[in-house]
Amino acid sequence: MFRQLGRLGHMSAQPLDSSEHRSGALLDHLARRIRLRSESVLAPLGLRPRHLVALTVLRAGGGTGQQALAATLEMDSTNIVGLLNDLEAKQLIERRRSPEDRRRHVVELTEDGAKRLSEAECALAGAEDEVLGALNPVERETLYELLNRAATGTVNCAEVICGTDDPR
Amino acid sequence: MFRQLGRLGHMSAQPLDSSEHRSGALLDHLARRIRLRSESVLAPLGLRPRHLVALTVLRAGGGTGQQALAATLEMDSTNIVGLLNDLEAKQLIERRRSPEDRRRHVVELTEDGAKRLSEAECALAGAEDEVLGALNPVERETLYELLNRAATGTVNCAEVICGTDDPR
DNA sequence: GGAATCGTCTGCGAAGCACCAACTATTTAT
DNA sequence: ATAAATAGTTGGTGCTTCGCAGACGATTCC
Repeated sequence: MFRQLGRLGHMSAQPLDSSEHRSGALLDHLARRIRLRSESVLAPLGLRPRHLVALTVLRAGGGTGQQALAATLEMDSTNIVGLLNDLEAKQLIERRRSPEDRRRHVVELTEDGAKRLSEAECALAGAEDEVLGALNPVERETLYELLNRAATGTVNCAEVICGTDDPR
Repeated sequence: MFRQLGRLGHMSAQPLDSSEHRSGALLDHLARRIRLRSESVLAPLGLRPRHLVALTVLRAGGGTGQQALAATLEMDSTNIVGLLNDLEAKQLIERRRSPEDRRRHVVELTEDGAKRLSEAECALAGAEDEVLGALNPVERETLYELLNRAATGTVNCAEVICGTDDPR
C-alpha cells in the first residue's frame, strides 16, 4: 500500500484522496451502451444479456448452488429460478442434486452451454467494437483482465508480483 | 503506466487475436453490483445512479444540446427531459438557450452540480471498494482511465490506426 | 419430532424505458 | 411569406425487469 503513492502524490498530501475517479458511473454508462447493442445481436441466439452474464459467471465459478449464484449475481433467488429455467430449457446448464446436501442443486454449464456462450461472445464482437472503439486491442485486453479479476473476486494475486498485495 | 502492463503480460503470448474475451457481460455484472450499492448511498443526496451517469457525462462533455445528450446516453430524448428536469430542479444543471440556434437548450453543469457530483463520488468510495476490492489502487486508476477513454469517445480514430476501420 | 435451509412457484407492485402523439418555439428552404 | 424541418416539452401507454412476500415440498440438523 505504498507503491504508487509516489506517483499519485503529485497533487496533494492526502493519502486516500487520490480519485474522485469513481468508475461507477462510467461502468454503468458503458454497460448500458453495450447491453443495448447486445440485445439485438443476442436475440437470434435466444439469449438475453442477463443470460450471458449468468453463463459467464458460471463458466468462471463452476458448479455452485443457486443461492450462491444469487449472491454472486446479487439477484433475488426467486428470480434466479426463472433465469435458470430458461437456460436449462435450452440445455445450456444442468441442475444436479448435490450428493452431500441433497437439498442443493448444483448448477453447471453444459458443453452446449459453453459452446453457445462462445458463439455469443463471438457475435458480440461488433457490438463491443462500436462501444470500445476508442481503445486499441491491447487496452481492451487489459480492460478485460481487470474486469475479470474484479468480477471473479480477489484470489489470484499470489502468482503475480504483488505477493502481499491487497492488504485488506 | 507500463508497470502493470508488463505485469499483465504474463499470460498471453499473442497480443491480439484470442479474445473471446468479451467484456460486455463482465461490465454488465460489475455495473449492476456497483449500482445496487450506489442506490442506497446516493439516496440521501437525492440522486439516483442514472443522474450520476448524466452528470458525469456532462462534466466530461460539457455544454451540449439535449438531443446530443440523448445520443450519448442512448436514451430516448423524451426521457432525457424528465432526467434533466430532476437535475435542474435541484439546480445541478442549467439549461440555457443557445445563442446561435435558439431552439437549442445548452445543458451545463452548475457549480453546485460539480460540487454535488464530487460529493457523490466521494460517498461512493465505499461502494466501489466493496466491488473492486480485488484491484489495487493502481489498477483501479488504470481501469478508470480506460473506461473514461472509452466513454468519452476519444474521437481520435483519425490519428490512430483505424482509418480503414478495424480489420477484424 | 421440530426447526432451519434450499429450491420452486405464484402473484403483486414499483421503476425504467421505449414509443406515440400533440404542441410550442425557432430555424431553414422554397 | 409560407411551408417544412428541428429542438424541446408534455402526457399517456405498455412492456420488461426486478424485489418482495407467501406458500409449498424436500431435506438436513439438533
